[in-house]
Amino acid sequence: MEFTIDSSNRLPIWQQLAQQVRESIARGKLQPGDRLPSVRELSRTVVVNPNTIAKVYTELEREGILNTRPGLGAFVAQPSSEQTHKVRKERLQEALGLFLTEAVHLSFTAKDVVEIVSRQVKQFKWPEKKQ
Amino acid sequence: MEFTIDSSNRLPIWQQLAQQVRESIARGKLQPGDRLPSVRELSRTVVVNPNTIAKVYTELEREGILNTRPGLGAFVAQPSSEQTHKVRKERLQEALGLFLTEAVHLSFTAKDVVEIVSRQVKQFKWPEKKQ
Amino acid sequence: MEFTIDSSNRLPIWQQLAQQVRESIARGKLQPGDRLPSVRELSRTVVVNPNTIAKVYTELEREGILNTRPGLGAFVAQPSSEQTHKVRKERLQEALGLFLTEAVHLSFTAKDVVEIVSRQVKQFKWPEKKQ
Amino acid sequence: MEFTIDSSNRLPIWQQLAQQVRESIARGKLQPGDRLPSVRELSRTVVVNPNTIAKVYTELEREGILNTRPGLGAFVAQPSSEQTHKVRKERLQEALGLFLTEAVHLSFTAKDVVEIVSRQVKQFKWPEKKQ
DNA sequence: GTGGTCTAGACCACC
DNA sequence: GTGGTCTAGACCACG
Repeated sequence: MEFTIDSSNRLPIWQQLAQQVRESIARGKLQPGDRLPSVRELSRTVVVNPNTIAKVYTELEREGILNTRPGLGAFVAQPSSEQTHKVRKERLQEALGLFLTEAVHLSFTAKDVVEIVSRQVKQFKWPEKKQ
Repeated sequence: MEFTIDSSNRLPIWQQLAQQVRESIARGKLQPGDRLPSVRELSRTVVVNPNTIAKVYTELEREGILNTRPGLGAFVAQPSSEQTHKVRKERLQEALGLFLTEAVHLSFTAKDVVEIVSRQVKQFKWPEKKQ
Repeated sequence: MEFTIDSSNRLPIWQQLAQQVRESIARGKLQPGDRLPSVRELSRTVVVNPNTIAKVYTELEREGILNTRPGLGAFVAQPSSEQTHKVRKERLQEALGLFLTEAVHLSFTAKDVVEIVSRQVKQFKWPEKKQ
Repeated sequence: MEFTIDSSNRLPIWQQLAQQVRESIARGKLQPGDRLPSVRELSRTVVVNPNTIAKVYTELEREGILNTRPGLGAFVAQPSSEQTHKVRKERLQEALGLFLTEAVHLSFTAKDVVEIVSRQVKQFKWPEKKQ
């Protein structure tokens, strides 16, 4: 796993890193049970204070995406969704609104978008039907 | 146009409002040439500091989405994309990555997502082909 | 609201304070919309580093119990439960297991416990039926 | 007795195991005089460092819940409550506060809670009246 | 004024 | 070794 921080990005470092972990998991590059680099190790490689990395892992653990254990490290958790269908649907709609708004303002056409979505979807690791 | 602020949303108020304007334009609810409420008017209706509204308009003008003419108000600009194809593609990919990552973590399936995208796409106002 | 920290308690300061906020809300001493003391103010009154207080508020916001906004402060959120019935039931069972185990080891009788629960329940502020 | 550790649980392993012993005794699955698995045996079955198991037994002996006899093993102690009524009452109140706070935030109603407590109470093994 | 981010550095609990 | 807590202090964004 390679993590990078873009200092020109307005997003805080810890959120940039958290998003990279989320996306790596969603793409299947990180699998459930995989161990992430230790706080100290990652803090050295991306040249960031260890506390900042700890914040990333703390946040992801609260999201249920990681399990961390003192003495062992941080591990990708088994996927699960504890939220109600209603909430999940709302969140998806909101995220989709963001994406499509961006697409329109970038002057893509509906056809472009559906096409690129259909293609990119295959790059992600989706849950089994009856999880 | 109705603008609302969600106090449970972590996004700053000015970013929430800016996104609502962007999305309204993308959905065709606001058309090029339409006039937006004045800073003072909008600051009263959504009960927000006028400086915050001013910041919204400034940001959207910077993005080329609005034109503000002193004394007249703020107007929706003609759509245009000054950016290169490469930059536009990158931005879209990034936005799509965000969306699909969220979808995976919300435990939706690829089929769900393609379906919902295909449906929602129709709610937006896309540019003509050879603009 | 009075907050206290017990330095002989093994629980970290931030968790002690978080639990006091949760319980104050559950007992109706803090109502939705109420403003909590500012980070700096509370850090002075309980004589703790401001970062530690910030951690308390961050955690409670992630639990959906507080809304915090730079420039305004931290506020008690509207109650809501985004979790599925299954998860909520599991969490309740687990918490109940802890309580009853403690009660047995403290040599209370079943009758004592049911009685004290029935009495104490009235001290809390429960959601309306059809929330 | 089966002991399990939940890696998604934030509690340290030794506390998870200690709680399972406490609860097994409170439910009557372990009776006074029963012998617990040896440190080495248990450390193999739950795949945990022997030091961790030793810590569990040490803690439970400190609480007066187990008696460990070197060379023989660890045994469930006779129930006893050396504490004053006042202290016991306080501890129970505190544990109950935790439970009811959790229940409120999980959006259960007072009726739900009293009902579930009345039902679950029967699953535990309570002391005789005038012990 | 408010909360949020980040650094630096100390100390502790876990395994 | 691992992550977690807490302090001290600087700087930024929000409203």
